[in-house]
Formats: sequence, structure tokens, C-alpha cells
Amino acid sequence: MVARIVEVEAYLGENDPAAHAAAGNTARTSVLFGPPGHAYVYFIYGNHYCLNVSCEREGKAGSVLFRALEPLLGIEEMARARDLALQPLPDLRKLTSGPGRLAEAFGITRIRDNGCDLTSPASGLWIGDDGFRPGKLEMTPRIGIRKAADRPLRYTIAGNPFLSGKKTLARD
DNA sequence: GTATCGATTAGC
DNA sequence: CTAATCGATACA
Repeated sequence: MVARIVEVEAYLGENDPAAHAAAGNTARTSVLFGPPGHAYVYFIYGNHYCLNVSCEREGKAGSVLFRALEPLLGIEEMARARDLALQPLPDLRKLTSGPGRLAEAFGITRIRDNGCDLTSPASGLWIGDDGFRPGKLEMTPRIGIRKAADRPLRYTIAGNPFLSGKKTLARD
């Protein structure tokens, strides 16, 4: 399966009240304090996994949350993982437009993928560069948080149809 | 040990 | 708008 990253949010580490790292280096957040480029997977609301990549050098927390993807390859497999019918025509946005959704589409769990090296193609899950360069980017406040909700740390590809949120889903 | 809540989603 | 649902965290 392959998908393009179209929406992310930055979490700044121990000084960011909205970041899990604000609670310090615990069993849950240890990956955030490890070397960069590794997967931080957490379980939320008793229902969903979400995927981050650690960004700062070892010892310093800081991460990027993947909030939405544009499916490119393996759409059938993603639909199966999301338990959505592929016929007659699936709404592709339902596959990966949201942090919990994209994790489910890729079968990401904390047990399997937490700590995974996202910089290595040898990993089952990794980030690559296919040469695509987005056009205009937009910065908006982060979604779904209660603390530090005003900081514009959400980055999206302007106008991309696969962005998360009911607003984008309701369009067309 | 118990109480509370959350970087969400689906359904009414 | 609310329910679902459970691990991490705060507190006694």
C-alpha cells in the first residue's frame, strides 16, 4: 500500500501542553525521546491508533502526527482493512482522511509498529520521496485538542480533497 | 486501589 | 449532538 501525506500536525515536545511528551519520558512516550525517524503509535479513546514520527535528536521530544493521506496504491486492501465496500464506488476519502482512519487502513497497531524505523525501506512501514512537490501549503490550528489549541501547527496541502474533517467529507 | 479523560470516529 | 471503549495518568 502506498499513500501520499497531505496533512500533518507538529507536536513540539515537553514544552507543548498538547503533546504527549509533556508528561515526560514514560513507557508510553519513550519513542518520542529516542532517535528521529521512528514511529510513535498511541491508542486513543479506547478505539483508535494514531501514527507519529519522532523528529528531534535523541533525548529531545518532538514529533509530527499524520492526519490524512491520499491513497495511491493498494486501495482495495485499505478498503478491506477499513471494512468498507469497494463496490460500486467507494468514497476514497473515508479510507485515510483522519488519523484514526489512516492507521486502520494501514493496519497500524502499537504492538506491531511502535518504534519502527520509518526511514528504512526494510521496515514494513516507511516514508519515501517520490519526487512529488506540493503546491500551496496552509497552516491552521491543530484539531481535536483542548490544550494550546490556538497554535497554527497543522500543515495541509491547500485544496487537497483528502484532508480530514467533516467539512471536506461533506463537499461535492 | 479508584477516577478521570483523551492528538477520534460513527451514528443519531 | 452523544456513545463507544480502554490505556495512561493523577490522586488517595
